[in-house]
Amino acid sequence: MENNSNHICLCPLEGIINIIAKKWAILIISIIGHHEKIRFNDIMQRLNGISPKTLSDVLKDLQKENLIHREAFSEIPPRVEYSLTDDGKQLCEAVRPLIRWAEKRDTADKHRCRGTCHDKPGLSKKVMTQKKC
Amino acid sequence: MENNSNHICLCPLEGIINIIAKKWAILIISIIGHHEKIRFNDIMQRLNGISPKTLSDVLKDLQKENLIHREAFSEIPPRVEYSLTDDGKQLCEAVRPLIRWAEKRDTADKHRCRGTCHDKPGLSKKVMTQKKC
DNA sequence: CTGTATCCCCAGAGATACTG
DNA sequence: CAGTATCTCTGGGGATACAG
Repeated sequence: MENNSNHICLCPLEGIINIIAKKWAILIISIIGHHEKIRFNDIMQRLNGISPKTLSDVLKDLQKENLIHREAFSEIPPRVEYSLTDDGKQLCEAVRPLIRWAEKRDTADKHRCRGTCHDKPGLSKKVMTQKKC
Repeated sequence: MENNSNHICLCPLEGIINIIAKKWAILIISIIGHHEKIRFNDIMQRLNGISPKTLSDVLKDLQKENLIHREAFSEIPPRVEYSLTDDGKQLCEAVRPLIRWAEKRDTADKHRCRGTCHDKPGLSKKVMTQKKC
C-alpha cells in the first residue's frame, strides 16, 4: 500500500474512537448484532464478568449514539430488549473486517482462541476473559 | 437459540481491543498507512496535541504488536522512520470501513469536521493531500 | 530530532449492595 | 429482571523538562 489517492480525514475518527474505544462497546455491538433482540442479562452472561453498572453505562452510551434501540415492556417481571438501529447495523458491518483480521491474526499467531478461552494465563487484565468460543 | 446456534467468537476481539481501544492507535495506524514512511515529529504534528510521551508509548505498543516497523538512522540529527508492517497494513485495510462509516455518519449528522483538520499550523504542504475532508 | 523521565489527574471499569 | 447507588482504584493520557 502506498500513498493512495483516496483521502482520509481523521477527524471523524475522533468521534468513533469515543465509541469503539470503550472497552466493551464493540463486543456489545457484535453481540447484539448477532441477535435480533437480546435482553440485558443475556448480554451480561455473554460478556463473562462485566458488571451490570458497566454494561448499563455502555448501553446508555450506545443508545445516546443512536446505535442501539431499547424497548422496554411494562411487565412483571420487567423485560427489556435491545437491538441494533440502522446505524448500529452499519457499524456492525464496518467492524466485521476488523474481527476477521483479529481472528486471522489470532489463530495464525498463537492459536489463542481454541476453546480454551476460559483459562488464559497471563493475558493483560484489561482483557476480558471470554468463556465461549 | 441464544446459546450455541448463532454465536460468534469474541475471543479474538480481546486482542484488537487492546490495540484499537488505545485512544490514538487507529489514528496512528491510519496516518502511517497513508505514508510509506513517516517520522516521529510528522506524526506528532498531525495528531494535533498528542504529547511525545503518549505517542512514544503507543508507538512502542504497536511495534510490540508487530504492526509498525521502526527504522532508525544513525545520523545527526537522528532520523527515525515508521512504516506499517504487513500486519499493520492489513489492519489499516480492516479499519477502513470503520472510517468510512464514521465519515458518513459525521457529515450526515453534524458536519463536525469542518475544516479544522485543514489548518493545523506547521503542517507541510506535501501531507495536505490526505487532509481533505 | 527523537525520544525518556517524572508527576498529576480523572474518567472508566470493577465490586457489591440495593430498588422498582 | 433490569437496572441504580456508591465507593474504590488503576492506569491511560497530558504537561513539562530533560537527555542522547
